[in-house]
Order: sequence, then C-alpha cells, then structure tokens
Amino acid sequence: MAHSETEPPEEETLRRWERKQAQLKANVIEEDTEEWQKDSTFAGLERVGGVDLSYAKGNNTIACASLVVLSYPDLEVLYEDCQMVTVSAPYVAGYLAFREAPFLVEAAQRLQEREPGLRPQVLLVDGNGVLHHRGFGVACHLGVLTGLPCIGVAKNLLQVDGLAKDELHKEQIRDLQMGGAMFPLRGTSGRVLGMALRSYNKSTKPIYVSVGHRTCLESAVRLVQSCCRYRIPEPIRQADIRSREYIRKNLSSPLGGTSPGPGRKEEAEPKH
DNA sequence: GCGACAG
DNA sequence: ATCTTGTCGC
Repeated sequence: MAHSETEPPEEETLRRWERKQAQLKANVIEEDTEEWQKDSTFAGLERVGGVDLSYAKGNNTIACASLVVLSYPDLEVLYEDCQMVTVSAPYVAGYLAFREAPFLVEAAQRLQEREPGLRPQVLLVDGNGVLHHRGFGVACHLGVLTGLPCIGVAKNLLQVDGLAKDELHKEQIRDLQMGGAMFPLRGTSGRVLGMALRSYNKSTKPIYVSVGHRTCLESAVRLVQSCCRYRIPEPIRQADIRSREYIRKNLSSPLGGTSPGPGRKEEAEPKH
C-alpha cells in the first residue's frame, strides 16, 4: 500500500531546493514582454490559462492537477485538462513549487502537444510570485519552466519581508471600499512585492497578486481584476472547480456511479 | 512556550 | 489543501 502521507523534508532537501530556486530565479523577467499587456484594453489577448491542484480528502498524496484555458474577455472555457497525480514532496511554506509545479509543467506540455493553438498567452497560478521568502514563488517557478507569462494569485497573505496581518494591514483592508480597490504590499526592504486587491464587490477579503514571469505588477493586477466574476479570478476558479469535481467522480466510489448522499466511509484495509 | 504556516 | 452546518441574502 502506498503511503498516504508525505514525509517531512530532510535538511539536505531544503538546501537543494533553495539552490534550485536561486538558480532558476536568474531567469525571471519582471516586466511586460508582450504587446497586449501594454494596451489599456488588452487588445490582442485572447486566451488566459489557470492552474490548480485539488487533493483527495484524507490523503495527502493523491491529487488532481488541472489546467484550463479561457477565452478573453469572455472567459469561456476553451480547454480543460484534469490528471490524477501522486504527490511525493511535502508541503513546506516557501517551497510549494517543489510539491505542485512538476505536475503543472506536465499539463502545460500536454497542452502544447495536443492543442498548440490553444496555448495561453498568460497563466494565472494559485500561489505567489515574487511575494515570497526568496523572491521566487510557484508562479515564478512555473513561468521560468514554461516560458509563459505568469501571475501569482494567493488567497492568503504570505508574511514575508516584514509584511504581516497586523492592525495596519487590517485597516488597509477595511479601507478597500469597492471592487477594484487595492493597496501595495511594501516590505521592510522598501520593495513593493505585490498588491492586495478587492477583486469582488461582495467579498471583503482581498486576494494577493504578485508578478510571476514576463509581466509587471500593474498589468498583472489589471488583468486579474478583469478576470474576476467572483473573488477568485475565473481561470483559477475553473481549474479549482474542475479538479475537485474530477476527484469526486473518480474517487468517491470505486465502482463508479453516483454515491448516495451521506453515509460513505471507505475504510476496509484488508491485512494478512 | 507562542506564533507562523502560499497550497 | 481538507475537515465541516447552518445561515444570510439575492
């Protein structure tokens, strides 16, 4: 029987990951490299991608990696790829990319093989970009490995470089009156690492946008906001919805078919 | 001992 | 990320 939990990383593993991040970081581009980004209406932008991983309940290693491509600006799903995967790296804050990125890179490669014409012009990643302990979050990681412009979108603030959920931060959030309101996340270093954005009028909790690859923060925030029907930008939201639905359909009942509402519980681990 | 901790 | 019930509102 396979393990259902990932082991904590060895100290040596963390060192190796840090070296890898530093190595890849040299390739990050934090500026617009596409013409459509400079246009106020994003003229020329037709496809926006989104990626996400959902995990099977009660199991830390079984997950579904999903990549979707949406039309822009209509946000209709043009492409969907869900793939069951076995995650081996543990989750460690600051090293999320080593747990999730490999499967998302694979998904991007499948897309390139199957439907090269549907390749997204920008990829929204759930997690951070340069808003990260070492300035290299999963969105940067994916950007460098795929060459695609990437934007990090986190649902929670990663408290780094002096950023904290302190009283000042909470007050700044309260001051975000309407959808579209935002404030910069300036670290102790003086650097602006990202933007807190009230993406949806009805949600008071902001999302945290940061540069991943081949984009500037201004374009990134503007694009993310233009993709929000709800709090979470549609590409990521669709990837999330579809990946968890995929898990539900493929794992809820070993025999397939719809399982009755309440009253399911898979135990029964036959021993010798 | 207490707080932090993207997903 | 996932575990969980009801609840308030359109």
